[in-house]
This record gives sequence, structure tokens and C-alpha cells, in this order.
Amino acid sequence: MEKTDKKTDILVAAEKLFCEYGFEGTSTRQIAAESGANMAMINYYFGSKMGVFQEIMEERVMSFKSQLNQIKEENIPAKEKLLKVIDKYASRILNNANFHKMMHRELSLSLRPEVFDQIKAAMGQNLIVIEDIIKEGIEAGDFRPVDIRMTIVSVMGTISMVTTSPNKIAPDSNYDLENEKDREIIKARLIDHLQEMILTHLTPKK
Amino acid sequence: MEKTDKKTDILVAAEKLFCEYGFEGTSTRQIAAESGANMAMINYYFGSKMGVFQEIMEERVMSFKSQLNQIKEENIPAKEKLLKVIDKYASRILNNANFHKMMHRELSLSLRPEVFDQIKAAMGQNLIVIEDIIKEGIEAGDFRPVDIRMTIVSVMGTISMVTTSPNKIAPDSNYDLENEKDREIIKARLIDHLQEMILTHLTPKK
DNA sequence: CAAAATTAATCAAACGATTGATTAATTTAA
DNA sequence: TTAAATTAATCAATCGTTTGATTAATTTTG
Repeated sequence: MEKTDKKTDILVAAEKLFCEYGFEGTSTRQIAAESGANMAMINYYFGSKMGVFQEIMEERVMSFKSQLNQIKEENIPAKEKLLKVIDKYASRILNNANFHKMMHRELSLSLRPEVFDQIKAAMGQNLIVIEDIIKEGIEAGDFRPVDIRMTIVSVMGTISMVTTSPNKIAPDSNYDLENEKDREIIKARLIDHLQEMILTHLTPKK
Repeated sequence: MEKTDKKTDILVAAEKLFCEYGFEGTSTRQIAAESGANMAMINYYFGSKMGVFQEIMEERVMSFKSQLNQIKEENIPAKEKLLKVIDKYASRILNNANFHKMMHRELSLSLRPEVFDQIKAAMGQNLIVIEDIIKEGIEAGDFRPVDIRMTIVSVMGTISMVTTSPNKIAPDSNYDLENEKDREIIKARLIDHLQEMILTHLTPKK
């Protein structure tokens, strides 16, 4: 009974394959096979393989847009806002680990600027939202005057590193972000660590 | 007068191209053209395109191996060791930004385990060296008992994020890691920030 | 030492397979 | 019946690799 429209099927299949094999590593024939659609349907609906990729990205970027702004407008201390931001940011990325990895992978190729300029712009906006929150805290005297951008980079970098290499945080054992139970464990540890470290870093020494 | 042996030419050209276009994105014809060698020489010397890639990686991993162990053995407090580790680690990666980006890109594809298992192993060893240094500091009472692995991930993640997105740390302007002057500025800011943040995080509150 | 034999290095050309894309024909649906 | 959706077949281009032949360098032999 579920409405299985071919266009959506292609998008779903392509996203899965792009995440796993990358853009270059995924062929239109794979996408066709995985989605159950004919190869020509890809060009029929999206013009090209890159068109499929582009539509997936736009969809995601739009849907990522932006709990952050909401948090920013809340009427709570900057400190509370920042804790919330860390929580939401980490959750969002860990819950979409494969997509996040894929995005960074393709982003790190200097190619395809026409696709990624918009994504970079969107990410830049998120960054500014966090920057504003920290600035707010500094002006209120709640935070020390630190290197704000570097502080944000540490937050993002830590989350990103956990996402790409979750095994790094566990000697021996093999955590799997696809496994929800594992993911929740990792998420808790990550958020605890980050909130503690960043707050300590931002809080004036007594 | 410089001895220009074709095998080396191929390695140099391939590394440059792999860094810029990725493994899949680089063709053997490109490598041949860039190196001035005949296409067949690639397979003659390395067996396959993957063979070239593998030899580049081994070379790098071996050459990366390991200022860290040297630092670890020095007869100085854990705190000094950690500061040194951050300095050397950041410098090493920022000075080879393109290679680092390429490595992470290819590493994040679950493919080619035969190539990357050794690299992951080598990286794991580096991680343990840092872990030992922090443990040492905790046991000596110089450091607080923190989530060690998460702390290391923050160091690596921050460095990695600066490497992949140096523009994030500078509103507006365009820093370029290829430009030595820019790189030194970024490096200094990164090391300052990281040393400060991590030490604060590790130092017991008074 | 010099001729012969062997090995290494290099080349242009071609291989079969696969790529993303398109065509033209056919089926489905409104 | 007409437009939209879907198909199989096909396209030129490019992929990584292999081939057989040729030249250059080295080693072996008489």
C-alpha cells in the first residue's frame, strides 16, 4: 500500500550508495538496480547523476536548517544555550553519521564548487550562530575572551572525529554507530566530555 | 644533473594527483602525463594503480613514525610532553594538509581494507602513545582523571578540522594552507588554542 | 677486451569492461 | 487520445590493464 514513487526510490537508493561508496564510486547502474528503476529514469528525473547528488544535498541541508537559530533565540543564559547547542549538534551528526562522512569526503575534493558552495554557506551560517552565542556570553561576563572560532572548531572537530572514527574512543572493542545502543553510549560520552571541556575553557578562573 | 628515475617520478606525480582528485578521480593516464612516464610503466613498477597508492601510503606512514615515541621517552613532566605532542602533531599535519585530507577521504570509504588496516594500526599506536602520556600525568597527580580517549579525539579533531576547513577560523578572509605565511599564522593560533584548552581541561581546579 | 647473451626499461597500440548519457519504442494513466 | 512514465538498446568516451616490439644497459662468455 505504500506509495512507491520512482523518483523517491532513486533518491533513497542513491543516498545510501553515495554514503557507502562515494559519488565517483557509485555508478548509475548501481543506483538503478538498488532503486528498481530503469537507468534512464535517473536522467529523466534528475538530468544527470550529479543532479541526483545535488537534490539529496539540498534536501539535507534544508532539513538541517536550523535548530540552532531556535536555541539562539531562547531566553536563557548563554551558558545554557551553548550546552544545548553541543547536545543538538552532536546528536544530529551522530544520528546521520554516514551522510556526514560522505559530505565531508566529497567536500574535501576541491571539485564540484557549484554544488558545495551553497552547503559551505549553510554551514557558515550555523557557525555564526554559535559564534554569536559565545560572544553574548563573553559580553555578559559569563565567558572568558577566548579564540571563539577555534573554540567552535574544537566542538565541530571533536564531533566529526568521533563520527568518522568511533573506534578511537574505545580501546579494543568495536563500536558501531549504526547500532542504536552503541550510538547512544557514544553520544552520551561525547556530549559529557564536550560540555565539560568547553565550559571549563570558557569559564573564568576563580 | 638531478637523477630523475621514472619510478620516483610516478610516485611524486601520483601523490600530487591523488591528493587533488582522490584515488578514483585520478586516472592512470593522468599519472602518466604528469610524471612524463609511459602508462605501462605504472603497471610495470607497481603492478596496478592501487599498488602506486599503497606504496605512497606506506612511505608516508613510515616517515610519520613517530616523533611521538621520542617525546614520550624524554625526561620531562607529562605536562611538557603533552604540549610538545600538540605542537608536533599540529605542525606535522598542517604541513602536509593535502595529504592528510586525502588520507581521511580515502579512509572514510569502507573499501580497500587491505590498504588501510595497516594505516589504522599505525594511527592507533600514535593514539596509545598520547594516552600513555596523559595516564602518566594523571598518576603523578598533575592531571585530573578525565575521559582520556575523548580528550585525544578533541586534539586530533581540532587539528583535523582546521586542516580541512581553515576558512572556518577566519571570518571573511581566505586563508590558504598552501601559502606558508598563512600556514604559520594558522599554526600558531591553533597550537595556542589547543594547548590552552587541553591543559585547562586536564589541570585540577584549585 | 670484445662479442654474445641476457635483463631492464620504455613505448605505441589495443584490450575488454564500464562509465554516464541518450535514443526510440512502448506501456501506463488521466 | 494524449501526455507522462517506463523500457531495452545503444552511444561515444573513458577506464585500468595488457600486449608485443624495441631500445638501452648490464652481464656473461670466449
